[in-house]
Amino acid sequence: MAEPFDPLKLENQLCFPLYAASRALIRQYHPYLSALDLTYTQYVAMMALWESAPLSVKELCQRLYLDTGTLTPLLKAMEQKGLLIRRRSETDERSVLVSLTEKGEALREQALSVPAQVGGCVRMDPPRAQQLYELLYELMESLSKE
Amino acid sequence: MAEPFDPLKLENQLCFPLYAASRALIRQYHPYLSALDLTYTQYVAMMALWESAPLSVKELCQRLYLDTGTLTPLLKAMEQKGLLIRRRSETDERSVLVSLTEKGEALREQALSVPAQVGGCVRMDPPRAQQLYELLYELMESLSKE
DNA sequence: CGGATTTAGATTGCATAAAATATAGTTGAA
DNA sequence: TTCAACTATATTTTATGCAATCTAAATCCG
Repeated sequence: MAEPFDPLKLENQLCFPLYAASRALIRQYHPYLSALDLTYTQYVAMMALWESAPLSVKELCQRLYLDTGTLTPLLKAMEQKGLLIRRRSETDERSVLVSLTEKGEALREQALSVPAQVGGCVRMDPPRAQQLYELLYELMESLSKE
Repeated sequence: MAEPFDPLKLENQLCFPLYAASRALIRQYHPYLSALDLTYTQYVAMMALWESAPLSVKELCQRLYLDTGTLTPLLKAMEQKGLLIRRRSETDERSVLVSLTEKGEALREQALSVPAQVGGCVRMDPPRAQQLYELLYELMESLSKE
């Protein structure tokens, strides 16, 4: 009495829980990040910059898997807030270099506690979380193959 | 010589690959869905409706993990396209019931091949994909706990 | 019964995403 | 050297997400 497999059932899709889980986890960041006056995407951009500023817009796009249509307005807004500075590269005028201001650097101290605070909401075995992490990178790898 | 653990490194975040993988996978749907004149979110809404229309807006919100701010305009646009009909419930005037038109039902036939087409892009062991699927639901469960 | 509370949707405001298109700057080959 | 091809950003357009707020309908309850 096997049910006929329905390829269009929501519960048979990988994309569905992937998307839903992603939004649910990001939502957890909201209260902590709004205390820092950052949105989630801005926070991720800051993480990339804290790690290795200055970066060109292109490098930032690659690290965050985002395109300029998303990042350009985001970076402009963050520049307005005084977190970073955008300037054309002197050696290649096509390229825009993004560097942090003191204020941007300083914000890092306040952001240090965010991962632990959000981590506290994820009631999942650390090894399971680790495995999830690995499978996600595996999925991304598999998609970028061609 | 252990590196000091940096809680703000991108590669130490679960949220980061989750978000990136989600967008990357959804991007795979684009060519197949635009052939059906559907966006990804519209496609997901249609899957819920093909499975069990009619549904109230509230039920649809719950199944898709989306809120009315997202769904109301989406459903209006789909009604304009002739895929579905929205009408107030007669027994409870607060509630709006969404049902499919013949055109909406018929679209299902053309959508049947989409999962396999996208699945062909995911070069991942089926058991690993299955495990990823389970971990994602586990994560969502863990987040909704409180 | 009638006000207080709850519930289902709709609306508004802000912040992304990403495809498509445009533009300025760079570079390699004839 | 020059110009066609390429590259790095920016802009435009379309479509979400979701918090916050509002409205009308249904319920609760003293």
